[in-house]
Amino acid sequence: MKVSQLLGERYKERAADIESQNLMTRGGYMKQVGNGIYSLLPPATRIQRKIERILREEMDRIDGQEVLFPVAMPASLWQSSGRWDSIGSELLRFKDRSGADMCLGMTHEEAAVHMANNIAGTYQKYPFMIYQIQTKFRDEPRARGGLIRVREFTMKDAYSFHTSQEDLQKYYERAYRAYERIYARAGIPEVMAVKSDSGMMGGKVSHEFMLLTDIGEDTIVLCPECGYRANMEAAECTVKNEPEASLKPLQTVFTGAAKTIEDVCLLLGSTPQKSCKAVVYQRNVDDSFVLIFTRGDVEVNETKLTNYLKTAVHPAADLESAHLTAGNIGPVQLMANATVLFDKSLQGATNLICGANREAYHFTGFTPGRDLPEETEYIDLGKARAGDECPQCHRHSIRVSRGIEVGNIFQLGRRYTEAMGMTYDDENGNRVNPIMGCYGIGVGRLMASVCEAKHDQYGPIWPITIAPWEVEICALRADNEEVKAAANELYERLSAKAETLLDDRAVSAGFMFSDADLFGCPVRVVISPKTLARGVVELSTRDKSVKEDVALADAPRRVQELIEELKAQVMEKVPETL
RNA sequence: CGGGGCGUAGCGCAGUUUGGUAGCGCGUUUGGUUCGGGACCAAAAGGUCGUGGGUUCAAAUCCCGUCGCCCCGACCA
Repeated sequence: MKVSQLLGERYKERAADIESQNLMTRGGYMKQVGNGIYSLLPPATRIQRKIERILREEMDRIDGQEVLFPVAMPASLWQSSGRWDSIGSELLRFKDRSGADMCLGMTHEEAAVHMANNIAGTYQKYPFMIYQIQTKFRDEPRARGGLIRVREFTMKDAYSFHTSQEDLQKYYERAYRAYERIYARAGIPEVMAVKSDSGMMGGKVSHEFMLLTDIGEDTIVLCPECGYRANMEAAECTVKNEPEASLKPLQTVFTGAAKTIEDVCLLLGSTPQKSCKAVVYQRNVDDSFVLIFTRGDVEVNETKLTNYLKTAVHPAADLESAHLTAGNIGPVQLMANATVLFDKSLQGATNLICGANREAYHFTGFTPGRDLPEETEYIDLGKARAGDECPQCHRHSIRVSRGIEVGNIFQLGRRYTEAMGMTYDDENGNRVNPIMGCYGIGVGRLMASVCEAKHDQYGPIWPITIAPWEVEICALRADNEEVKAAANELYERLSAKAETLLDDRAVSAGFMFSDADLFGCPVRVVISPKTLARGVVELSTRDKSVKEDVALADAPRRVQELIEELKAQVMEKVPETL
């Protein structure tokens, strides 16, 4: 490809909050069409094709069979699993010309079961996995961050079917390994799997593959000592209470206008750790109240709460209708019209400050083990925090980081096959529902994540395996006949061996180099009147690890060598297939 | 869905408070001089001021509606 013919412009200045978005917009990779909707220009399309190729190879390697599900589906398919009603406005619904309800696919469990149903009626067909690479539409309430979070995107989604939990687990391990290979091959081996909450997908075991970066939307809890990793939504809160010998009596104290934990503690010379905090939510379905007591320094993890209640909640709006005194809510002498829950952080705590359920008063000396009924249940509803004890190795080494979810794998179980009546005949002639797993990777998000992880101030540094072109020739002074001829000849020779981009424009060196930085090709060849006078070209890598002069005649061979070296560097980090 | 901001040339923006003939920088085209990290000179092209209505002699500017985009929150396989 010649830059003079390439569609798309590079821009000098463009501001975006996220560096990958900034660089990919400036570099002419993509153009926004609407909120969370993008067109990809040739460079990004080439990257996308290469990522898709890696995905296909790795899915085929674990015995996947590529298929294609529809984008637009009739409501009846989604009604058959119950998700037509359980999923909110994220599912884009519309009517066809006859007035029938339709939707755009945001994930394809239903379509996968529909496809596999009746054609896998005997245990002898199992296990099998089908996958597709296709457009999804999710009507996100808020798209952001360029390709990181969009409404329409290309996704590789895979669905496996099994006759036993053991078989699913075995396959799950293989898929896990395939994912590690995919990220390593895409040039970001640092992606790590974390245990996660499975959300709307249902199922028990699931992992999210995370790229740690400050711009990530997910929060990850990890222990550098033992390797424990979990999504904040799934991470155990491990705060413990030191036993105290002397228990003080429960005592009412006047606290006046002090309402917040901080104010009350300041007033009484205590700390949040020695207090008990009330957090109030309402169930989305009927606005009924849920009251959670935690230790003052522990935050409520809403995902855990939602999972425990099996229904979504929102922070409470109007406390008075639940007979609650905002700022003075406490677990003793409580007359609330609400579900009351106690967080594990209160277990074993002693001599706490808590609300007295009266305007301007609090209690001191609250000891849950003594002052609450014996049958009180303590539930893990708290958020893990940096410095907490690791639930695995028990050192106080927990760290909290931000991350981008670049893929996930779930053990779905029978949720969909049961709901949709998919069965097979087992060895004994019994009709049973198969067990499913599902495995997703967003292609555009992966591309943007690589850019996020691999760039400098001038542009992306694409790994050789997904770079839009492997090598770019910068022909300085392309108006010079000698340069032009030499560059064209080199271009012809290189093109036979590598994906080559030739910048043949008669623009200044700075302009050309800046564009080349934005293209991010791993290998660069500079040819100019100066280099030609010495009979050489300048050869360098985008990551600056190599910079050398090579005789013009040797350039194609040396470029090819460099490309092979760069590929080998990537492949070194790729684990063996399971 | 709640709060805030913004829609003016391909891109980035000024002009709006106080109504009076549409501006700047970058980019683009042409000619010339330069040219190894976003050069310079000269000339030129390019805009229904998001959109609909209203007020007015006169609206980018004031009023009402509407659409779109961005940010914060709610939400999220």
